Amino acid sequence: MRAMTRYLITSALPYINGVKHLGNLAGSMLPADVHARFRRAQGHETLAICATDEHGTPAELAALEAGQDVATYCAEQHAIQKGLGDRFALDWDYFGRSSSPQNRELTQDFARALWRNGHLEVRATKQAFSATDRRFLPDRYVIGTCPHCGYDRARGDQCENCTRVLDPVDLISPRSALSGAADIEIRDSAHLFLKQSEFVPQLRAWIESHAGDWSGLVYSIARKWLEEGLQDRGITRDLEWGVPVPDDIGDGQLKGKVFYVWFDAPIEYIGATKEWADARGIADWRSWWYAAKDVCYLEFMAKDNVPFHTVGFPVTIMGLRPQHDWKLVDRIKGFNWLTYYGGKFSTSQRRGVFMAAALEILPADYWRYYRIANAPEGADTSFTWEHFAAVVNKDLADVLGNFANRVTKFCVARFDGLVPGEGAYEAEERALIAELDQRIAQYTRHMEDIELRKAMGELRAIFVAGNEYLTRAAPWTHIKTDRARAAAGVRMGLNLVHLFGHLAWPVIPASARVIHEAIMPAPEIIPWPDEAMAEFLDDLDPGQPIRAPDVLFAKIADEQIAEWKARFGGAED
RNA sequence: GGCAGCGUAGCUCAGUGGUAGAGCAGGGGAAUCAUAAUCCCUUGGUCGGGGGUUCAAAUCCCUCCGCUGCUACCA
Repeated sequence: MRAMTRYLITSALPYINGVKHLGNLAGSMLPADVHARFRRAQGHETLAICATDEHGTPAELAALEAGQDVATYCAEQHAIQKGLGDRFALDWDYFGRSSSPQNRELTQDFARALWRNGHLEVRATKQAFSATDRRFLPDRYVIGTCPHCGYDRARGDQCENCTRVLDPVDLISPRSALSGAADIEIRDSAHLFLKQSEFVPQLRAWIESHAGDWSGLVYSIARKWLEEGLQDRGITRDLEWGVPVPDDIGDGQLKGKVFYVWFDAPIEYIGATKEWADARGIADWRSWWYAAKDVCYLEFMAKDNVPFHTVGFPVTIMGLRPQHDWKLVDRIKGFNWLTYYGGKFSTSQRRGVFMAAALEILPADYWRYYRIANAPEGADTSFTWEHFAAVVNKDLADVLGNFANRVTKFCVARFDGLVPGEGAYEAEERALIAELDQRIAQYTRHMEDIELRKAMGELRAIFVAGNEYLTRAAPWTHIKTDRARAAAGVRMGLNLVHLFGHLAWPVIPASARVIHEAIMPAPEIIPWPDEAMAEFLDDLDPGQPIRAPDVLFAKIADEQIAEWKARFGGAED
């Protein structure tokens, strides 16, 4: 067998501070899972990695609010997010933690190597310190009066009123956003900077080499950062919770500081791979990342993460060369925002639908299909209950579910639930086979290209082709006069149900399994059909028993929509 | 302010130079196996406004308007 490409797939790390909403799911975790399942179904060796991003100020504050120490808080939240991922059938090979010992070691090693290569520099900075809160405050946690427009609740990084970029030092009467205390001191603090500016030429060459294979969104964001002049970035912070800066970097000036979350979080993609290997006793994890010429590495993320994955992390990797050959990303799939009735999903305001609540309402596959079929690929996309219900009812319940139902029930009623062997495929069947060969090739291409909306459009068209065929074949009519002809139609119908189970598996794995098992037991990974349809659709053995599954997708009623809108808030704005 | 994305049928969106498209919703019909589910036909748009280039513009250029986001210490 020829050496196949291996697929390394990462999704942007969900932050630790609470249950994620549908936007987080739609923008990275879910599409990554669908693609990983697709590649596995094709028989490719695939490694899907995700983790919780646990460091940074918001984690410390969330723990404080929860009355827990930050380690306990993170451990708890990690378990919650892992559980929700499992229930959404996000089948990562490993769901790690950026606070793991593996990531700590890698992050420190990477930093040491960057330091040795002269890409890091210690610089004196001024940081806001709140005596009352007894901690350094990130810029945005210092609020005060904007020196430009006089807005009295301007944040230290930017004034929301006049949109000017600020420095906490600029604020008039600064105070802590946490306690409101005005005892803010500006203290000197040495920090480590990554000299990104030195990497502009090679970064530009690398980014431009991907002009053809990154989406316009990702490419233009990456270019923008280059064009605006890449600045060196501080990669350490004055916090308790994080990866400590090793003593051998910076001559002891960085004692007690930790790395900035955006330095260690991407490294956790590698760290989680090591966690996976350690947990499973796998020896060669490095071959996925190091000198990995046979690996195609894909990253999934929403647009806010793009700069860190097209600039920050690549500079880190480049800075380790030539001594080390860690893998740079090959392909980045970026998504726009999912909005809730046109407004922002908001964790703090509890606006929108969150993963745990979504599962209380409906099974994961409903959400998975809807979110992939309406992925925010080209533009921000609005979630509405009305649209969700319309799509689920039509595509899943009517077009797919009802098809499986009508075929299997008719077989049970008229052919004793056994695949009928009489009759032969004729012109009608040959036309269907030709159409499906084409459509499946197209569907496969869209999945390979990660054009999710187009892929789902094609998948739906395949389901529709089944319904169209059945109408033309009309076994319920022929059964009265020509049993053999009816039998051929039912046999084709059952083969189509079997096919649909295969094609739908990456998107709606649980339902696809039920569909598949109506016809025959399903393997763990339901393989992508790679044979010609003439063979695949003539595969079932005559006489083989099938069964009619229960209703696959219950329809969403208007009363439910009303109830959910009331519960979650809806079109009030 | 700067930058980016978006603006196409009632809704959600394809379409990046060659006679405006899909799905849903709406209208008409067929069928009765099925979750009243399916299938066929069909109504519907001065492609955000204005100007320009071109034999030809939704598509390229200029300008204006609107929405959303980013702007490097939230992640």
